[in-house]
Amino acid sequence: MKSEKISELTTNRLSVYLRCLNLLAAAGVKTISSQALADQFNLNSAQIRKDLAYFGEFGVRGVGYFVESLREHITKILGLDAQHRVGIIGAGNLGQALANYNGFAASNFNVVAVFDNDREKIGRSVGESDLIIQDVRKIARVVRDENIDVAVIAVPARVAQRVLNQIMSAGIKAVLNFAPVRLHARLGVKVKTVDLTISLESLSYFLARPQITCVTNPRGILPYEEIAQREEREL
Amino acid sequence: MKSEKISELTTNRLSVYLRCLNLLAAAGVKTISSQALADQFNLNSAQIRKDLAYFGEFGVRGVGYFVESLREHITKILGLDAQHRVGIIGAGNLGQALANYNGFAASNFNVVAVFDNDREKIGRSVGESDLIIQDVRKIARVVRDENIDVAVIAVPARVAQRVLNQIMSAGIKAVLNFAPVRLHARLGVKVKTVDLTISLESLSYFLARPQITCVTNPRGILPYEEIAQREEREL
DNA sequence: CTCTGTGAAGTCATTCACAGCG
DNA sequence: CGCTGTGAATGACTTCACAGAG
Repeated sequence: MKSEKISELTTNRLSVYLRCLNLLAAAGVKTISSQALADQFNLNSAQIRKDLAYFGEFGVRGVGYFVESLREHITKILGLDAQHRVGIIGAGNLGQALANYNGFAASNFNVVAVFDNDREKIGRSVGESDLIIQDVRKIARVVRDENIDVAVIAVPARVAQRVLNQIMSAGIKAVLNFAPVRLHARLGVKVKTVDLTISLESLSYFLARPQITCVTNPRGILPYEEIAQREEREL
Repeated sequence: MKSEKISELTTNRLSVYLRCLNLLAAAGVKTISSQALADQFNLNSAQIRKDLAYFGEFGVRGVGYFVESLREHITKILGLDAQHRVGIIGAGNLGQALANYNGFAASNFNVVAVFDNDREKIGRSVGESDLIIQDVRKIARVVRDENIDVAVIAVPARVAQRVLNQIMSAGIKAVLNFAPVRLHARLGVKVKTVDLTISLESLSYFLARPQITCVTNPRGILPYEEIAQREEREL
């Protein structure tokens, strides 16, 4: 156990490990070695041991890690034992989709408010949920009354910085930003940007290159694992 | 100009530069130095010069870069001069929101098809658009007929790998995945995953330890800067 | 003997610093 | 001069490899 600064790459991997451990626990698996865990996501086992060692000595030599116990440790490390209350700013397509997104709840995040500045939208409910779209000018009060600690920015790029400023004034310290701009945050405020434009353009770059990968794969088809091609009904 | 392998970190930054250059061009700015560009996103100017130098010598010593010319170069490098045709698999909240998302068009991506396996949804249109939700079993034919070259996976995690397998069989080489799982792709297929769970849990980690707020982000996201706190009305 | 925890080595990315062109 | 392009230096992250615990 050390008290260095932890890289975000490490904490991101902890999320991945946790997800896997939850599945293993549900499947009744009791212990798992770093090697077995690493095989699940083609990672190096030393990486996993190092990531975990930043936070304590959770393993047992000769055995591995106890699934249930490690699961609890990582949950606590990531702060997922506490509830988080989320406010979404921007009730456009994306904002409303996120308000109904189930993935939040799985990590103990509850969407408790949705805001917009469009008079047409204010007062309406979000999809089939019982969330009512509120006036964005009331953010500060709602943040206080509802104990919101996480904000999601789902507004057009040109107004995202202004929205962030308001959110920061309201005392919010953690922000998930979907607007494709680099936002300037005050110290002590964490902004995590999900930039779909960059992701798309990265795919475009890939498509624009003649595939070097085929050189290593002369026979054309060589999957990492056998691909079942049966018709699939379920989505 | 070299012909090394280019890191994805570099191409991601090219997207950022391009966005900025588009704004500069619209504002009538003719030239810009790497330093001035770097200031826009608190990056190091040498980084920008290096990123660009991988692809050619675009600058003029003593002057900087010509905005319009550099804009065209990067557009071409990223393959954004060619149209891309996108199919979205999964017409849930997220899939439908993405189908209506304007950000695609800005990068020359056109959403031309949306698929689902739910009989209730098939045949209906997506929001107010003229896209009709199609049966997921027809993916292969639609991909061919519509010349789709990019797929978006917006289905639950447990079926994402099966969907990817179908997509790959249909010959698609570039995939944007929103399901929170690590997918196994065949060689020559690029999968870019946007994992909201990881982003959220990373915020949770941050909130769980206010004392480490000053930790610098490893791979260059934003530092501090004074923030205007004026009340803002507009969203 | 197995598997963790960890220093040391290796790999990759960013920043420095300066020669040299316009 | 000012600013690019780039080798050399630094820093960050990953992997190796092994001592030592169980």
